[in-house]
Amino acid sequence: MASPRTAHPAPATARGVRTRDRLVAAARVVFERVGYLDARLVDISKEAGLSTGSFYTYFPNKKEVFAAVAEMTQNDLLHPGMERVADEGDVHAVVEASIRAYLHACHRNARLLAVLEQVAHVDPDFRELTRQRDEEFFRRNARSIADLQARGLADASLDPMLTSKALSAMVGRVAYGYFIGPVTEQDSVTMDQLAAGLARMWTNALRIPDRARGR
Amino acid sequence: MASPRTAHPAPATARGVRTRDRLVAAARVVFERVGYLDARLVDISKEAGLSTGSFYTYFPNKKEVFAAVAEMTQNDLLHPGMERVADEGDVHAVVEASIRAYLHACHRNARLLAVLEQVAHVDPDFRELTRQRDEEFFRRNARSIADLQARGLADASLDPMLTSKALSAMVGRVAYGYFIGPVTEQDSVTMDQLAAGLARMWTNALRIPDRARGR
Amino acid sequence: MASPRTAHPAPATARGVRTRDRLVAAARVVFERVGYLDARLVDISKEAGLSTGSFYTYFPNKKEVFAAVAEMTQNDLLHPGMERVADEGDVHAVVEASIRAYLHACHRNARLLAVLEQVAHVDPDFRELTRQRDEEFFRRNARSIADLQARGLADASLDPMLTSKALSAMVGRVAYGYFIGPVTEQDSVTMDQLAAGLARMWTNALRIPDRARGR
Amino acid sequence: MASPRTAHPAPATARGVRTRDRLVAAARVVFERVGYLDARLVDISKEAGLSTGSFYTYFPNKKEVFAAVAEMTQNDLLHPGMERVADEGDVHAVVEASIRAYLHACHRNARLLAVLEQVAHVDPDFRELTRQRDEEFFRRNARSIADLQARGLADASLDPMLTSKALSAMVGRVAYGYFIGPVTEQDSVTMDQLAAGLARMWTNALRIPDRARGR
DNA sequence: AATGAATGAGGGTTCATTCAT
DNA sequence: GATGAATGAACCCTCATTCAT
Repeated sequence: MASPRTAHPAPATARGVRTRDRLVAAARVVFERVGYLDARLVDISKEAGLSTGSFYTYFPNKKEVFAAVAEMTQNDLLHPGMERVADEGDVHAVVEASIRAYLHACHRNARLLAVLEQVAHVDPDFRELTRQRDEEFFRRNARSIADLQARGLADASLDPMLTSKALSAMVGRVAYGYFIGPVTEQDSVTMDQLAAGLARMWTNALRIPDRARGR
Repeated sequence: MASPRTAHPAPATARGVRTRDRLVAAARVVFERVGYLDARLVDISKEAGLSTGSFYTYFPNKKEVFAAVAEMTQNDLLHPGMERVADEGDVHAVVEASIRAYLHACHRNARLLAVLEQVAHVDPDFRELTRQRDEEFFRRNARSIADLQARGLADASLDPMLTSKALSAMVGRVAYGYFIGPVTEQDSVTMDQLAAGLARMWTNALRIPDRARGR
Repeated sequence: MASPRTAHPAPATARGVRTRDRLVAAARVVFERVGYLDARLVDISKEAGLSTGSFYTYFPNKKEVFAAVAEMTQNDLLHPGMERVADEGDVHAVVEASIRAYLHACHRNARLLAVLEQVAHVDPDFRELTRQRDEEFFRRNARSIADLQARGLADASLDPMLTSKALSAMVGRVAYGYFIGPVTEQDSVTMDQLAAGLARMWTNALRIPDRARGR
Repeated sequence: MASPRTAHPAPATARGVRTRDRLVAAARVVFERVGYLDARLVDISKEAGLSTGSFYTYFPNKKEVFAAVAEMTQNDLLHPGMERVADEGDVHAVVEASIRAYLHACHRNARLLAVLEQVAHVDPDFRELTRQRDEEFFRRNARSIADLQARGLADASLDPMLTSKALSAMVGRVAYGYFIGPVTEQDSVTMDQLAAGLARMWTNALRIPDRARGR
């Protein structure tokens, strides 16, 4: 990007830091309320109890505040804080637990994820950002698939990376449909049932043998 | 929608029909070039070799032209024209063929599908439109899954609708990633390899027995 | 006015005359429906069952059709067709009868009069037109006031022209308020009561003696 | 009215107040010069020495500035500041004085009143506004007529409200004709002569006896 | 640091009028 | 004569960004 007319260094004073935080919080509120495109800087500033001009003390433009807001969410998604699983050897249980953790993270960040999705379809830079997040998931899951194959627990004929992409996408999209898309039947299925169903498809797809499924 | 000040009847003359077609074609070109949001009506008119005002003879606004453009694509996706399969009893072959057909349709409409996705994330009406298209896929696939279960060929413990959603989403997203997302590795895998991989995961997930897989 | 690019002679054929009449009638309908400013030539043409272009065969622009429509009304107002009065010597009765006739004419043309008023406040040429109509009333009434003064029946200290203007305006405005302005109490008073009241004020103002009032 | 996307609060700073005032003044100038319909917001802004956008800092649209401008005038008309009358018991003198005051107010605001009239014939909301002003006059005068009747000084057979409407309209219209309509003979009669004539007709119409006329 | 007024480019839309068929 | 498509000037309004205080 071109060098900005005004630099935007981290705030020097403690008060400055607090003000900046207020702006980020306000931005999140506004973005969740009206989406990225319809969010006006005036609204964000007002929500933060600041004037228009002050916004520019902390951020050069809308994009940058959004980046700040988005980062919070990205982290929560990538490290959702999974519960412990009793038997580490029970592949199915592990898969289900991590899917469940992911679903919960989506649920927590539903509104903002919707906005992120919008932004990704509007601004190439953010498209790249989400792509990287996805990539991270793909790599991670590909690694564990390859691992299972190595241990003779998964269909060796599957390409790990393609499989990872497909299954990750599957979980991601279903989650999106349930928590973020238009509210429809989402209540007819509990999050646990969802996790169970997805986990079963995941392990089926990999042809995980029943003996490694805690049966 | 409120009734517009100016009606927009179908063109009365052959010339009118031609012009309208030119406009739709021009719109498609512009949308594919710069996306929905950045497309200006002036650009579309100019691309069609018309003046600004002429646009309004045929469409009340950007949304409506886009709807006209989108419809063409939607139809192609829903009825991609699948090749014949030698053995109708070979479930895997059937699945693979229809996935391949879908992938080809995506490939044909790649640029526009990307725009559709953008629009769906920006305008609720189009969100609804894409939702309906997805729904159609879900229903269709759920029916065939239930059918396979009834014939004892698919894991009976799977919920047909959830499974359909998950697998449809899987195929849809992977296709999107390959043809529409940022151009990356998409050439390292051929469309046929992709179809093969996805089909395998699909049948694996349903636990289709090998005897119904033409092996 | 500048010489028009296309002349607009009276239609040559009988069919032409009929078409022109249809246009005028349609214009009246549209003007009464939406007023002058909001009337679009397309609407008028359509209402007449013609195409936009055809309009210009008969009128050079909106103003001219309106002039044609307005003329009809102007005549009705100026020559409302008054009933016979039993005793020509009863000044009050004569005044009341002509006021009543005027009120009826207003009532008949209410919608269009409202539009005329609008137009008079928007286009100087039509302002002049209404002014001339008013002037005609003023002169006419001034003459009859002067006549009454000459016969010793009216307050001789009144200036005939000023008095005429004032009283004519009085009747005109009250009529406007009752028939054309926003519909309010207009039903609580019958047109005859209105005529009676106005006539009384008119003769009072002129100090017509009771002996010339049929008492 | 629907809540606007942008609020328009009273200016927060002294400078803001000054600018707003400048804008109102400029609007008045432009409205008086070209009328309501032909006034373009750009003109108003430019007249105020501001850019287009600045207009919207203070008003959401043309209508609202006009409302601001109109209010000033309305007040002046309703409270024209009447001179003292020597003998309060001299009904004629009182009537004449208040008519004179009204005429002066009209004279002061002539150009703008013409525009107000135009606007009232174009926008229902302003029609209502002027209607309310008229109503106020009607009520006020009706009260004083009823009062005179109660004191045996006015023709008891007259309906106070109808009479008030008629006489108020008479004065209003004559004033309009002299100061606001097309400039014609308005100089041949002085404002005082006009007031005298109208007052005489007013008291004549009510049949105020000579003894209550200071004779 | 904060404020809020000022800027102005940019896009959508309307509709009287013209013109080729 | 009739048709209806084509034109394009004209105006409104938004809002990210700058700037004087």
